[in-house]
Amino acid sequence: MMSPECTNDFIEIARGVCEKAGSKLTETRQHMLEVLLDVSTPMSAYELTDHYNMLLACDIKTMSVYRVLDFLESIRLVHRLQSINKYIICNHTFGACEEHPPLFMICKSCQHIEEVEVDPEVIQALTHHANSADFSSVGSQIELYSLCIKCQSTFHKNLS
Amino acid sequence: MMSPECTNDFIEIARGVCEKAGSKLTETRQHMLEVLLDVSTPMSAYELTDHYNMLLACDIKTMSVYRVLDFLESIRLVHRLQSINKYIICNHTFGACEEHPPLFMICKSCQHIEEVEVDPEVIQALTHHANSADFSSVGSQIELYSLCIKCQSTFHKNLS
DNA sequence: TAAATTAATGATACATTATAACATCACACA
DNA sequence: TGTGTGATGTTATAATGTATCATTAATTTA
Repeated sequence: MMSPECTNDFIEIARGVCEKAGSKLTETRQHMLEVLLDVSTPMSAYELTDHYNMLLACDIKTMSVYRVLDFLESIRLVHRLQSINKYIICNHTFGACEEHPPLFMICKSCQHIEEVEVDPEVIQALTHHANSADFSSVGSQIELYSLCIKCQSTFHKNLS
Repeated sequence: MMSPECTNDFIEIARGVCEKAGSKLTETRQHMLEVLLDVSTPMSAYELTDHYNMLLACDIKTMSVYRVLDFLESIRLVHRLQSINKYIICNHTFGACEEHPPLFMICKSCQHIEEVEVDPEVIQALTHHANSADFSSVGSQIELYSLCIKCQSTFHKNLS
């Protein structure tokens, strides 16, 4: 959840990103960003549909949601977490993601997410690995699918 | 695709892994391994269902396929590629995966997969990042979702 | 050996996620 | 003023994943 002023700042930055990409921040797209700013956890396209309709008292269809999310992802205003098929807003909207890919830690049990800044040397080493397999880069983001400490200890408890 | 002798060796090793885990390599499970050995690319549960039924001239349901795959994954005989929801047989069936997580490079365009051996120091660095975000480990495998060189160059061609 | 317990599988239905296809709208611009 | 293009609306359907309950097979235990 973001304060109204920050939301406005964000929207204006987003508008700039859109225009720089030769597109526009349409009403639907802006609303989707506001919805994404309003929620704290990653959400599926269907969950976002519900939230969008709840917040804006309308009846957007998932088809449109997918389209808007695809667009916002293409200009890097949102991240799509590939491992769990959910979306979150990019909290590096000031361009940082373009320089180095973010690392997302994803808990496979409770789906808690942490975004982590990665040591450039690690990126470099991974890029090297990627190159050795005939891939040009590590990709736009790195996702590690694991267990958060909380779930890890629950898991151990259940075993004993 | 694997030669018949290698397949037999593999199955015997797999049987051992099952029994070590306190379970059995049932007929269905063995057949699924044979199907996985027969195909070269990662496949979805539904594709595997079709292949299974084709190869064995039967009518297994996806529900059963999911169950068998879940089991085989739990004892680390198959990998589930989280990014694309597909399955491949573990080609480290001699226990290597338990020591260090494998890295899968996945092409987001053609879905070509390469498995890469990761420098232990990189794992260590990533584990450190994970820990700093209150995650206990990097997880059982690392997936990088990117573009292979071939698709990358096609992509560039299409832009110009 | 018979009954009871448990692991594995079969079968059906359903929930969730994603895309195809076509119609419409709105704006830019020749 | 028409015409092309990008964005959205609408409906249908494909693809993927899970819940539930019934059945079978093997193992244990009385």
